[in-house]
Parts: sequence; structure tokens; C-alpha cells
Amino acid sequence: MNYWLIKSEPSVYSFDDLLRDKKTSWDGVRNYAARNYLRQMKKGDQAFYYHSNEGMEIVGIAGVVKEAYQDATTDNDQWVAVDFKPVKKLKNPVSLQAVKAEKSLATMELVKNSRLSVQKVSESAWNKILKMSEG
DNA sequence: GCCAACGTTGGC
DNA sequence: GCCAACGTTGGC
Repeated sequence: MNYWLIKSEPSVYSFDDLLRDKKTSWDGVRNYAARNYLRQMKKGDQAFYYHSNEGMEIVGIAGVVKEAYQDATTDNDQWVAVDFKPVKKLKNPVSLQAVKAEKSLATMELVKNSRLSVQKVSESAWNKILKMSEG
């Protein structure tokens, strides 16, 4: 089981939108690094849902319900989409600021490469952030 | 195959 | 709204 982090601008598609829709297709990714992560995702994997630009915080957890398939928004078969469902909303969102302030999380892609829209999260970072969200 | 120019993302 | 950081494109 792997852990991930997916980013979206809440004005475009927020975690609340996902809660309302029950399921969404994560398509339109046009970045190779992000695409490679999408391809590695397995059904049941979980991902932090991060709001970029507005909020700048991890607000919830989404789960993979359908593994990588041809992205319907393009004919180019090198791009893929993954389907997610909402798992749960975090009790307390974990802000980028809080992640940055936590030394053990300094190596996260969220901190080091803020532009990557799909990221991998280590198990220890995952557990750490979960703990922070409960506090 | 290198690298300058350009476009986009996202934090501030 | 600005701009740094990064990825992509395209000329050579």
C-alpha cells in the first residue's frame, strides 16, 4: 500500500466537491513525473488532498478506486487518469506552514518541489501528518 | 544533445 | 499581483 498527495485549487475542484460527487476522475495531468506516480497507484492506495493557492493545506484523504487508464481529455495515449473517492475529511487541516515547520517533513516533495501536482508520501510522513491532523 | 527562451505553477 | 522555480519547447 502506497501513500500519495494530490493537489487541486479549491476554486477549481475542492475536497468538498469530491465529497459531494462521491467520485472523481483525476485527469488532465500533463507532467511526466506526476503521470508516473499516477501509473503506480493501486486500488486502495490513499492520498492526501491538498488545496493549493487558496488554503494551502491538506484537508482530506482520497482513495484510489480505479487504477490508471487512458485520459479521456486527450487522444494521446501517454497520458492517464485515476479515479478517486473521498475517504474522510481531516479533523484539522494541516497547513503547508505546519508541514514546513516540522523537521521530519522537510524532505517531502510538498516542501521541496511545490509545483509537482501528484506526489508520493512516505509511510512515516503519512503517519506524522495524520497525527498532526488529530491534534 | 545542449541550452536559451518561454510558459505555468503556486507561495508569498 | 509579483516573481522564483521548474518543466517544456525548439533552434542550432
